[in-house]
Amino acid sequence: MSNGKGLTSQSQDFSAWYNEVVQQAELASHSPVRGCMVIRPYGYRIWELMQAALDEMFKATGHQNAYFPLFLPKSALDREAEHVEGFAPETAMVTHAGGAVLEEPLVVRPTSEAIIWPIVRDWIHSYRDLPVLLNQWANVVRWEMRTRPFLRTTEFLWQEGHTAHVSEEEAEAETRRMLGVYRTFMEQWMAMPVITGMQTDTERFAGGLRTYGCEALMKDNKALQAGTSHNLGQNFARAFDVRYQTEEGEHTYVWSTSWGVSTRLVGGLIMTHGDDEGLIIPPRLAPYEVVIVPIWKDDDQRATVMEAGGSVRADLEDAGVRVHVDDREGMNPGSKYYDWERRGVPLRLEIGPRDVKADSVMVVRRFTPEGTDRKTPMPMAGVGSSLRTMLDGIQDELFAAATRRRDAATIRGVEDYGEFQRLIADQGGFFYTGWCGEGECEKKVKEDTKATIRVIPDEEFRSAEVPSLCLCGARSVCEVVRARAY
RNA sequence: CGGGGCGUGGCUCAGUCCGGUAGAGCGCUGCGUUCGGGACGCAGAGGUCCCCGGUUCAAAUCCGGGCGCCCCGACCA
Repeated sequence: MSNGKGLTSQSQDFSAWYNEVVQQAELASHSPVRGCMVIRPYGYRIWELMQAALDEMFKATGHQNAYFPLFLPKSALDREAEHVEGFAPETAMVTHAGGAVLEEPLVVRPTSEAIIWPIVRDWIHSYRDLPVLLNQWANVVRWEMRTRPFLRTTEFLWQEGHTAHVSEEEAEAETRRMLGVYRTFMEQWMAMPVITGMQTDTERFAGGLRTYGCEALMKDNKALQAGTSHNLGQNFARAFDVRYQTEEGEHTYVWSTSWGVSTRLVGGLIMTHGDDEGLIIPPRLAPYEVVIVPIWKDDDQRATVMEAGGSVRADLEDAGVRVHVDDREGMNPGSKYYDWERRGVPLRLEIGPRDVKADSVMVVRRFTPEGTDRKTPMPMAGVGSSLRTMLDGIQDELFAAATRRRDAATIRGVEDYGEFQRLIADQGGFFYTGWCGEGECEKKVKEDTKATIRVIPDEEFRSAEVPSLCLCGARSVCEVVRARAY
């Protein structure tokens, strides 16, 4: 990879392919500290576009942004027994500061429940103060054993929603509503199909009541948990004494929720759409939806071509398209083609003297499903709206292709354990099976096959007929989706 | 925390076994020729060889100690 030309193929070594794409597309690089990554401008722009879309959706559902501190007193984290137990192994702690040993160590937030609720409790007095609908964009730290760029890093960026409600029903509705927001975002912006549903007890958020999640299937047929939404019940309200006065004058605990998605989504995006040529970014999240590559031989041609490129750019910008003109000198067009293909830009426009003369541009697609032409000439007039339409089409095609791929790797109704073990080892993918409801059984299957229960699917994803038997042979109580996961 | 690998110019690495003037390719800078799918010529810049100690006339290389990172597994968004 020394010259940046080759890329390990996905079939040869998916993990190597992933690392090389991250590096070559200039999404991120390693930092001096183990497990931490530098998000480079091109990668950060993708995250910014994700943030912008999500933030708008949060605001539209009535949430307000706020910011709570990075540090929390260790004693605060300790307040909720299960919560502290769940996060203790992966917390980083500050014991020294200002040249002295601190009286009380500070925990670097692994999540912010323990700092938010002791503060927000003072904002809540009456049922009239509810619901409280907060969100914060922040970094968190979880000391993980094994890290991978975007998918699992020691420090990562995310948003965490935190809400408080008057009733369990309202909290549950909020939990489900935000799961729906995530699903919409993943499908419509990321073009990444997901299965939503409830997590089993082993995957439940430490200290929460119920956890729901969005599960996506990557191109190597491994599952990725792309977002989670937790109904926390009254556990945190009790731990942090968050109460309100009801209409009837009683004092009672609030019902709270939390929900989050992280920079992990960038990893999901890479592994949902990328191919052996590199990254493929859906238009809605592409830093550049269109890159213009001007072609010239001499200064006269350069001037002509750049002028045409400039007006095409203006036309595209007017049509609301993010566009970039690659006017780098001393690099020939072919090199630029490869460069932008590796970076996943949906459309490339080639504009040379011949095109200017013909009043047209050459449009080249990054993503070409069966039956589509890679290159097509297009009249320069009206190029803005033509390409806007084309980009919208590509967005849909990517989602359709990803959904087809996911469905092709989905197997339903397996009851025989031997067959399951064979299939999961040979091809991976999503397996809809029965489950007896026992944690011990879930654990054994994981030990045998590395496959976990990703989710108890919501009704719309369930099979017409739920298998009557669990893999262990016992009667199943529900259908679950199993997979090997990141 | 186990197992493996690695630390040498911005990047990928050779050189280490067998001590003797620090190298290659790519990238970078300048000039010129190129430019419709990964260009070429000429000139040039760029290094505490991870750190500390030891052996030696002499250490990237040998010895001792340390640190760090990556990859593969057990835990996790």
